[in-house]
Amino acid sequence: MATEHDHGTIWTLPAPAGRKPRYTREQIADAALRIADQEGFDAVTMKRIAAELGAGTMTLYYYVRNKTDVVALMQDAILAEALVPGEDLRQSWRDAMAAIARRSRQVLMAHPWSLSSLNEAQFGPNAMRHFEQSLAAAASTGLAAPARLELIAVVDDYVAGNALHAIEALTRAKLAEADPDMVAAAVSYGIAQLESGDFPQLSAIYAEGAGSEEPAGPPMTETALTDQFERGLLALLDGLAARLRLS
Amino acid sequence: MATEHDHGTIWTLPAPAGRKPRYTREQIADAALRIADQEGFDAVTMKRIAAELGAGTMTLYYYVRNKTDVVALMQDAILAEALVPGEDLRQSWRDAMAAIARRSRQVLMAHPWSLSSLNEAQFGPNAMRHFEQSLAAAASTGLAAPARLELIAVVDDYVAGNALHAIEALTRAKLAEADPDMVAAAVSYGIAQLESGDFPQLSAIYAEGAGSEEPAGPPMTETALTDQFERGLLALLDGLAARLRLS
DNA sequence: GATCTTATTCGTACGTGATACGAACAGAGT
DNA sequence: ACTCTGTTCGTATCACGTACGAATAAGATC
Repeated sequence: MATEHDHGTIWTLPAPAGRKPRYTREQIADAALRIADQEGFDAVTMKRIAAELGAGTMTLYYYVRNKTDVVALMQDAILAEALVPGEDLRQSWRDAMAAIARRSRQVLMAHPWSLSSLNEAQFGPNAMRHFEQSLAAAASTGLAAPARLELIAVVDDYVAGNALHAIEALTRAKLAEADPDMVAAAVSYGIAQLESGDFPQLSAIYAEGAGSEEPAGPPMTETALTDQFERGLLALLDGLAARLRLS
Repeated sequence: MATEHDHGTIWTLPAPAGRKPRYTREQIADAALRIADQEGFDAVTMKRIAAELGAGTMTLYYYVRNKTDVVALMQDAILAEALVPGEDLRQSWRDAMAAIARRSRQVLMAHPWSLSSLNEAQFGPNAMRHFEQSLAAAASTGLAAPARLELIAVVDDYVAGNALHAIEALTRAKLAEADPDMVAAAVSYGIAQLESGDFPQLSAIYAEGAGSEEPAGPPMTETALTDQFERGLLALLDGLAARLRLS
């Protein structure tokens, strides 16, 4: 009874194109994207988006059914950025997939909210293009379809997980430099825990790092994280190539 | 001016333990966890948690500073479930890390909200224990500390990403069986896109799958996803072992 | 045991967000 | 000029997080 016109995704619903709409879904998505990038995802509110467009809040509901539709639009807009230039796909499957992986990660990290706001992400047009590119990259493996899909999925898993963790790390680092007291508190708490004796491994690492200047933790700079990603990616591709008997 | 008592994480703030508090942070976390698992993360509201405990809404704020504290408590409670029995750590580094990875994934998937709700996740006591276990697993590699950390991080990336995607897939599958119309709409939309000719790879896959009974998409059952995870994990470990010159 | 202190509980109020509803407005076809 | 209905948006409702301060009661002091 509640949700009758609630069917499907925005992609299946025709956008208003009749007489003379003042806006388009693209404009809405762009406005939302702009706000998210500049002021954070939480700042993306229907009112704020409307204001950005110079429209009344409720006007947006003529173009979308609800806010999750807007988010879907945003997600898909991002995926457009994740597309690689066609030349990259004509390399070996390994280089092509690596190129896609690198670019995807870049885009994800450029929009930190993208991964944390993925309520059942819709499969929009740019998602299809992105997927098509991955298939093209994997085409030269000569693998059967299921294996090809699996290859893509596994690499995607790694990319998403790495982006997620990298975003977390960088966010934390940013917060930390804004509020040094917090770091101090966290560190002293950690040390106190270590002294319980329940963390021999951690204690060893901490003691080891005490000599050098490094803060004895995982790397926190963007380049360090990217280098780590790169090494992991290559290792993963190695392993997959071997298991799938690829050259 | 705004946030002066806002320092640090809950872990650094002492829990009320003076005269006779009627509740504990653990009870609050448990109640919240129960609600999240049964009714979804969105159902976890301060009022709802309080009701679950038979307390007034604002009572919670005596134990916690804000809702993100509650979420941090929930995250840490989950990590307790992710700890593996000690025996698992005394195997080869490969088996030990695989055991941790498998268990972590299980737990993440058992609480689908955990990954989508990670505003800068706090590093609580169980996070430390979890990390300690990973370090113990990686200890027998004989690698230097940085390499050990990287090994753990890369595997964790894959685990998180896979769990994320698996959760998405299963959620979508669940929604789909509840509303078959949506699937039909999505499929017809997809086919229409294919006919534009812009998706040769996808079209090929679709045509190939048209003969068999499979819906020509990525696997959607939990066991299929778990099997895929397993194969990817082994491949990743292969690749890492080779790159790090481990046996 | 009566009284006091303050730890602990919680009712009320405010600000914000999503969005249902329906009125106001305007462009196109007659 | 008039009508039809596509398009815009003001108002109202409900849910949420939480600031503030009042109400309550546990334990210390006498």
